[in-house]
Amino acid sequence: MEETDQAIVAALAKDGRLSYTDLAAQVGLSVSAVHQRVRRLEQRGIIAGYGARVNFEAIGLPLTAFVAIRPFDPAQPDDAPEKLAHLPEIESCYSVAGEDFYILLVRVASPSDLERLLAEIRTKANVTHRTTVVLSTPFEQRPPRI
Amino acid sequence: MEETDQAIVAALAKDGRLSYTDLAAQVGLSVSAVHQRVRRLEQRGIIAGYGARVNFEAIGLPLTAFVAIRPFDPAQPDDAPEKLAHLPEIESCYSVAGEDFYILLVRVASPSDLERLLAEIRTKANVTHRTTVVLSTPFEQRPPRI
DNA sequence: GTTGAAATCGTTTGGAC
DNA sequence: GTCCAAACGATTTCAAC
Repeated sequence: MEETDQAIVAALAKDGRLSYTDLAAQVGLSVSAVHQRVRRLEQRGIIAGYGARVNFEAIGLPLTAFVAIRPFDPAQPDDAPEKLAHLPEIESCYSVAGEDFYILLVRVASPSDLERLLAEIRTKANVTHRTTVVLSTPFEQRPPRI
Repeated sequence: MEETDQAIVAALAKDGRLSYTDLAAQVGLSVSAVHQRVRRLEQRGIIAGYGARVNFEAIGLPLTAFVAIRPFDPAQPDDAPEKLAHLPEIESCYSVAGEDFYILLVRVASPSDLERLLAEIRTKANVTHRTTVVLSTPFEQRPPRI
């Protein structure tokens, strides 16, 4: 990727609501030039979208956990992501190397909600799990240094 | 939090570049009313900011890993987050319950960059680590169901 | 691929309910 | 707290380089 595009992506990763006017000033281009470049970055999927960074405690989801899962029966097909995608509590799903097959990042309102969610994950995806509760988040989702 | 505010946060988590005009239509309010509410949500820290969702492979950071760390000497002060915050490869830092003290989510360009980063984490924070490489990401950073 | 200008549209403010 | 309306600023398009 080109240097100018890198600067654009970095700036929008840090502040997704930057106006094209401000963005143009930051990268030293005209407004229409940055606008065109951003559109291309979006079309090529380099910028996949935009989102508000929300305070999960404030919106009633104060409990975050990592859930490492592996198939109960390793002989069966490994389609956990499709089977779990409909659960909105699962924010992210990573396929990983190692003993576990997937690591899930989940957000729930309470320990009992976590308990219910884990039961659903177990039965829906036919897996065993090892869950690590997050106590606090010193920092999260920092923009990448490109 | 109120129902209308929940709808606003949910909409902006899904699409952080929604115009106030579209947002007002979605939640059934006037433009100035949603505008005022969004400003208050930002001031109260419920909306902490906005960011572009970037394709890390496309921007030259195709390797993601979880790094679980624990102090080499449990008697020493536990200030890993401050000591690691300056490393831009570390996207997120979670304090967790269990054997490990922190779980880090890191993004690097290559295995050798990961090797260098792990060495830095070890020496800077005086910790041992257990690293889990991400093979693929079925889904990530989905907006929360509020 | 970049520019500048023009038309359109959204944002933002202030006052009234 | 919500709404309307007016002034302002940004977005988007287009022709030209």
